[in-house]
Amino acid sequence: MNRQILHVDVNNAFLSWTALEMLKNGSKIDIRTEPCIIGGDEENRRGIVIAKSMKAKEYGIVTAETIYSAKSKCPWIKIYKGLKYSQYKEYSQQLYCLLREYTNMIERFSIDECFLDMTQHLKERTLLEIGKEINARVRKELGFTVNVGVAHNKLLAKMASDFKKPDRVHTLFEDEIASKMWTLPVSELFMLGKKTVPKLNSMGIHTIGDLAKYDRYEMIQKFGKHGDLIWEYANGIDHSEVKYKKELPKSIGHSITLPEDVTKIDELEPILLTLTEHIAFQLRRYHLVANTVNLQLRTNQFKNFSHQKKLLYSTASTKEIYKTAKEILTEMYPKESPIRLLGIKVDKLVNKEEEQISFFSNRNENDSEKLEKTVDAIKSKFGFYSITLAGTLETSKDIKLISTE
DNA sequence: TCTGGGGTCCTAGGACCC
DNA sequence: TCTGGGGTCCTAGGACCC
Repeated sequence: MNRQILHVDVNNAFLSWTALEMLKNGSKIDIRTEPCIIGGDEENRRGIVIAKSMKAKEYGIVTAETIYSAKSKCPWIKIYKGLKYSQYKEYSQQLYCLLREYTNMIERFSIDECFLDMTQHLKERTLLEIGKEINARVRKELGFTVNVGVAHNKLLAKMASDFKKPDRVHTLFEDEIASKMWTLPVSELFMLGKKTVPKLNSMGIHTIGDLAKYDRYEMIQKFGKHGDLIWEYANGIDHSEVKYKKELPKSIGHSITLPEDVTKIDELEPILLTLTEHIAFQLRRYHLVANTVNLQLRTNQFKNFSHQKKLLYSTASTKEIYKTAKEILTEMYPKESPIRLLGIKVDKLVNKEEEQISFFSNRNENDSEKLEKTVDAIKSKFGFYSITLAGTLETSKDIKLISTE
């Protein structure tokens, strides 16, 4: 039986939502109508394009390129600072609430994309009619625009919503694959990135159609599982479900590009503590405990490396995670190379209730855990920066979250 | 004033066991 | 007196997504 899937994708989400917020605050211009971008903070070395307007796109500006490069493509481009991430989440939530009127089988694929499984909800109206209604209602009621992809599986719905933009509804049914999808360059296929495309090109594969007709087993031989996946995608095959149930994260990480290269390990430590505080706070909010800690460094030569270590017992304690993180840092720290980025990630997360009680751990709640609970309560009420550990006081005010896509 | 940050999944190679 | 093979677990690195 055919499934009935919609993919809803906000057009230039971060730019549109910033535009709406500016208009709300009395701005006379709608930045959606000018060549402009939302840019990261260049002074702190985060100078990349976070979002672009349609006019900016006409100059060939792409997301994640440097602002420097965007300026070279369009010297008069206007650059705006983004909103707080929490403000974007509010706009995302408005969209979600509207979509919930149609079904509860919604997967929030990212802050600006949702899949809807409408299979159970088609009575009088067709899937296309519902897609059109959603598109019109979002524009009228929420003030921004979306593309809607209409298809019988997630992959085809996602490919469809990526066709002509903005504010459009496209179908991509099985009998349209050849005419609408196979003609596209292979780089347009979901899950084909900049490393694989040149390899395919050198094999004579230039369009999605070329890939679809290529020998499947040769693809598997050359690219393993990924080869099989992209071959299936090129043929419009995707059996994955709309994951509408809330899922717990499998890893939690936090990283920061430092405003200046750091050459002394003791300058990294307070920053590491601040980053650790963040991830441990999130762990506790999810009621999860971690089993491994992973540290990432990037040198000023843009060389990345990471090291991980298993925790002796699973924990969500800032103190315990930091202890291990510091050990890893000491082990991996390269004396010769100035550090540009520092990141920490916790992995192998399990439910606190299901955690393995280790022989080594004393699972009676100790004093530091009690303290952390109190600190968490204050953070939840008054904000993350309302209270910090003594060691992070200097750094925490410098490290501001700029979250983007 | 050149290159973010948060994720998921996969792979290759080494250690170790039988 | 030559160097198995299957399995699991772990780590580092990389591709891809938004």
